Amino acid sequence: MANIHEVAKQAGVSSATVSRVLNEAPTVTEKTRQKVEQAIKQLNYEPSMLGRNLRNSESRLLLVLIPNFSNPYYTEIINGIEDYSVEHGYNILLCETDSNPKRENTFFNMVKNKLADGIISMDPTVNMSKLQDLALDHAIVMCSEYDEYERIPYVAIDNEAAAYKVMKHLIRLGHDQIALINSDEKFLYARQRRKGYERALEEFGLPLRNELIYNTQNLDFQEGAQAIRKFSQLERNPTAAFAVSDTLAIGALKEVNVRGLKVPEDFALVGFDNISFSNMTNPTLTTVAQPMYQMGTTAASMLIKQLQGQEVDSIMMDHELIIRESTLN
Amino acid sequence: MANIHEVAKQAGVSSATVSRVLNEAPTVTEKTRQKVEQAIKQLNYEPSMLGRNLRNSESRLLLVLIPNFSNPYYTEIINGIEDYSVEHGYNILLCETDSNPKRENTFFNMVKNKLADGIISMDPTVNMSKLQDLALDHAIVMCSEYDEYERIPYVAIDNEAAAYKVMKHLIRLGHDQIALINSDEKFLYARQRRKGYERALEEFGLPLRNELIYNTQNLDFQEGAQAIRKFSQLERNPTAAFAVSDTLAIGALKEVNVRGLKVPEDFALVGFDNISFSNMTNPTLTTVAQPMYQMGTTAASMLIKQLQGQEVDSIMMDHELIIRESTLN
DNA sequence: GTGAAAGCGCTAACAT
DNA sequence: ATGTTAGCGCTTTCAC
Repeated sequence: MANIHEVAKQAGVSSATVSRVLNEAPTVTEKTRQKVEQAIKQLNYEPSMLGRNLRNSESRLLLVLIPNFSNPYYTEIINGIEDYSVEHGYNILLCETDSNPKRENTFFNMVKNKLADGIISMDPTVNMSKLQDLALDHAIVMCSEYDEYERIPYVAIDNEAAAYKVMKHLIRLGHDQIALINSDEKFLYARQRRKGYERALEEFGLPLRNELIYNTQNLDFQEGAQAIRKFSQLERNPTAAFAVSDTLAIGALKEVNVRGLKVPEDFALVGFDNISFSNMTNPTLTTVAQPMYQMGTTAASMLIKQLQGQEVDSIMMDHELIIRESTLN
Repeated sequence: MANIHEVAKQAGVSSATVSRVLNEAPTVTEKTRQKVEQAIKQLNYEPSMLGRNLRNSESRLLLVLIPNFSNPYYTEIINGIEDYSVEHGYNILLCETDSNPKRENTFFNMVKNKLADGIISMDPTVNMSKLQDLALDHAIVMCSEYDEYERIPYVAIDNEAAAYKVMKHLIRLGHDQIALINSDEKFLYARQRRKGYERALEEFGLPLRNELIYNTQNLDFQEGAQAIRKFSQLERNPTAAFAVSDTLAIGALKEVNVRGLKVPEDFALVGFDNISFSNMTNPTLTTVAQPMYQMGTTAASMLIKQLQGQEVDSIMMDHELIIRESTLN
C-alpha cells in the first residue's frame, strides 16, 4: 500500500500538498488538486489513519461498554449511538465487559492509550471509581445506569416513576398481592425501581410483604422462572408480578404457563424494556418502553460535545407504559 | 499524559530502555527495570498504542461484520470470537453494516488504513467482489455465509444437510404438505436450505408445490407471520412449516396461535439457529443448532493464523436437530 | 500556492 | 546491558 510520499512523487508535488488535498484545504489550485487526485487513484492510495491519528492525537473511535451482547435491551440504544457517531465522523467499538474487571481495564486502557477518544458506559457493573478517575481527563458519558453522585454526565429515565406507574396500573386492575422480580440491588436502577414499587404500595395503602420480592443473580430467562417457583411455595400467592426486565418477565411467563395458570386471568405480568420479543409472547407482554434509539443518539451527542470541549448536562428521558395482553382485564 | 521520553528522563535511562522494559525484553538488568517501573508508576504513564501501532504497522484490532445487532443469532458466535481474540491479544470491533454499502466501505477502509488488521465477515449481504479484492492483501475470514467459489476461507455448516434433516423429521411425523419459509434466495444459505428441502421431498416421493415456498425480505417476526397468512389463502393448506430462522418461526408461531390453530396438533413448526428465545415460546420450538461459540473461536483462530502468515483451510462444522414441543407427535 | 522540515510516541538496528 | 538514531505516515508551521 502506497504512502503519502509516493503519491507526492507520482504527482510531482510535496507530501504537504497531498495532505492538503486530502484534508480539503482551500489553498490548493484546482490544477494541483487534479494531479494529486489522479496520482491517488493510480496508486490506489488510502491514507493511514494510524499516522493521521498519531499526529492529531485522536482516534475518532468511541468505546461503548455493555455487560454482554446477549441482552436485546441494548440493541436499539446502540443503533442510536452508532448512527449519530458515524454521522459525526466517529466509529464505535462495542465492548463486552462480561462484568469482568480485567476486561474492563483493557477498555479503559484503550482510552488512556489514545486508541479511543471516549466512552459511553451502559454497564451497571462498571467500576465507578475507576471510571471517575478516567473522567478526570477523558470524555465519558453514562447511559441508563449512572453515577448517583452525578460526577459523570448521563442519559437515563426516571426508574422510580416508571416502577410506580407500573404498580399503579396493576393496583387499579384490582391486584393487591403484587410480586416484584428485581435484579441485584447493587444496581442503581434496581434500587430505584424497588423504591417506586414500595412507594406505590404505601400510597395505595397496601402492605409490603418482603417474601413477594425476589432478587435475581442476572437477567436470564431462568431467573424469571425461578422467581415464580419461589412464589408458588408461599401460603398466600401473588396474583401479579412486576419484573424489572422483559427477559425475566418472559421466563416468568413460561413458568406460569407450565403451571397451568392463565395470563392475565389468573396472573398478571409486567416487564420492562419493550424488547422486540415482548410483543411475540403468548400472551403479549405489558412493559415499559424507553426511547432507546433517542437515548443512544443523545448519549453520543453528549460524548462528542465533551470531546469538543463543551460542558454537558445529564438528561432524563421520558418513558411509557405499554399495555398489552398480559395485563388486560 | 506522560510519554516514553519523560519516563526515560525520570528514570535516568534512554527511551529505548523504557521500551525494552515495556516489551519485557530479557536483556534488562533487574535494577534498571525497577528504576523504570518506578518512574512509570510515578508519572502514571500508559504507553500509546497509536505510536506503537504505527511503528509496528499493526493495530491488533479485528473487525467483525454483521448485518445488524438485533439478530440474536450472532451473539454466541461473537462471544466465541471475542474470547479467542482477547486471549490472543486482539480486540474486536463489532461492525454493523445495515446492509449499507457505504457503511461497509467505512469498515473496509479501516483495514486498508491500518486501523484494523483483519475482518471476520458474517454479513450475507457483503459485497463479495470487494471483499475478495481486500482479501488479496489482508486477512479475511467468513463465518456462516461464505464465498461459493471458496476464495476466502470460511467456517460454516452444511445447510443443505441440515434442511434435509429437518424435512425428514417432519415427513416421518406424517406430514406431506410442508411449507418452506425461506429468506431471500440471493443468500447462499437460503439456496442451500431450499436445496435440502427439495431433495427431501424428492427422495420421499412428495410433490414440490411452489405455492408452499414463501420468500421473505428479511428475518423479522412480521415476515414469519406474513408467510402464515399467505399460506392460509391456499386451497390446500400446509400442515407444517420449516422456517430458515427462529425469528421467522416465532413470528409464524404467533400468527398460527392467533388463528386458533394448535401447535403441534394442527400445525408443526421448525426453526433454525436455536436462539435462546426458541426455548421460551409456547410451545417450545424445534430448531437446528449450530455450534455457535465454537464457530466463533474457530473463525477467530483462522483469522489470527492468517495474520501470522499461515495458510488456512475452510472448515465445516456439525449441526444438530433439537426436537421440542412444536413437532411432538 | 507550495515545499522543507519538524515532530506526534514508539521500536529496532546498530553501536558501544 | 544500554544508548543513539532513524523512521513508521501523517499534518502543520514557517519560508519562499
